[in-house]
Amino acid sequence: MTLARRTGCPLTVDDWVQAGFALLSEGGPNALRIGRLCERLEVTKGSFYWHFTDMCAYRTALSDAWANLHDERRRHFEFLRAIEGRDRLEEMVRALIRPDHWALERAMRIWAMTDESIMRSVQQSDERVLSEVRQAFLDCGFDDEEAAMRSSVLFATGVGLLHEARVVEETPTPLRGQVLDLMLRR
Amino acid sequence: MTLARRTGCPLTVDDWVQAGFALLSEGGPNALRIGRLCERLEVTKGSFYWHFTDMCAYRTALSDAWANLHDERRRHFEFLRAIEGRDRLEEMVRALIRPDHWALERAMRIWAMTDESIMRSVQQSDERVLSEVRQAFLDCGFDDEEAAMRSSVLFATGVGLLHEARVVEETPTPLRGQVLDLMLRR
DNA sequence: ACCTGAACACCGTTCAAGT
DNA sequence: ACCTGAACACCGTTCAAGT
Repeated sequence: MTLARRTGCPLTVDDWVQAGFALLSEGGPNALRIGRLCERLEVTKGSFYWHFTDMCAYRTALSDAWANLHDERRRHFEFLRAIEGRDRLEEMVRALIRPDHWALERAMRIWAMTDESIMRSVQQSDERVLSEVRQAFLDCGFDDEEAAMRSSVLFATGVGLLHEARVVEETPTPLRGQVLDLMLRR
Repeated sequence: MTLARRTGCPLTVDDWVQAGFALLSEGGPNALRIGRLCERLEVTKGSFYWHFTDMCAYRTALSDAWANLHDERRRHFEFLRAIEGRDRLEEMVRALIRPDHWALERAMRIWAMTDESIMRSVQQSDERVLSEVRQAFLDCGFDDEEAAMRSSVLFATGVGLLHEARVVEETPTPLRGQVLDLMLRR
């Protein structure tokens, strides 16, 4: 994670966004407070309100930036189309459950549950990912209906596992394999 | 939902708890504010602080009360043991995804994600439910390992669907059937 | 025992004033 | 253009005082 720090030069919108991602990753949605952002960036609250009209506008900036991060994942998934059926799904599940920005991913999903606009942004990204997963099932030879159902279940399982997070760090590899075996059974 | 209202007589702890459940169901964790509770019960904040030492203690009272509600569900599941394999799982999934107190259930799970102590309470209830689901798979003839894996996936799917909530009201019956068919495939 | 009412700290927001 | 500093409303918390 990038450490956004004050260095004398004026702040950019991206400085505020990066600081926000850091707070979200470290402490979840409730840690995202204007006061803490200002501490981190070593400015006063007035500075925040010069860059953003209010907290709501800042949220929008954050979810836009997050959507851009997700475009990278989508491109990664498109790239995966070269890989054959099961291996491709396995790689997808790995990416779904433990992405590069795991803590941020989780914080955004938690945040979405109490914030309509964040929710919309997350759902939009999810739909793209889900359609790639469905495509993978189609390529494995399932018909439309089966592919739709199985991809929905696999995706919901991933989200469920992400939230349960009994073992926060990593879902054990054997479980990932078993889940896939089950999802691919005819 | 019970409407807790002031009637002249002194308030009980349960009055505060019921008012809290109502706020949680209507507006989620962020709607649970002392000020709103007092409006609802037509008292001032000092009254709250006579019944509870602080917000943290009130949280504990709420999650205890919620755990008691869940004991009813567990008893319902134990009662279901009389039913044979697949029908029993179907009834369980219905109860998992659309319980009597759907909005409260969802609010508690969302709340748990930003509150350690609520999280522990939810996990404790979940473990009991999960072990009943695992038992159902065992009774369907799966061995220990398979039953553990399939019950985990089915439960995670339920949680995932509960959170996605694209269609908030109800998961369509055919999907529920398809998911079960998949989970029971050998 | 049960509650009021006033006080204080904290946080989001506004805005006139500074460089 | 970019930021400070003081002000205000809102909310969690405390506590002396009331019945």
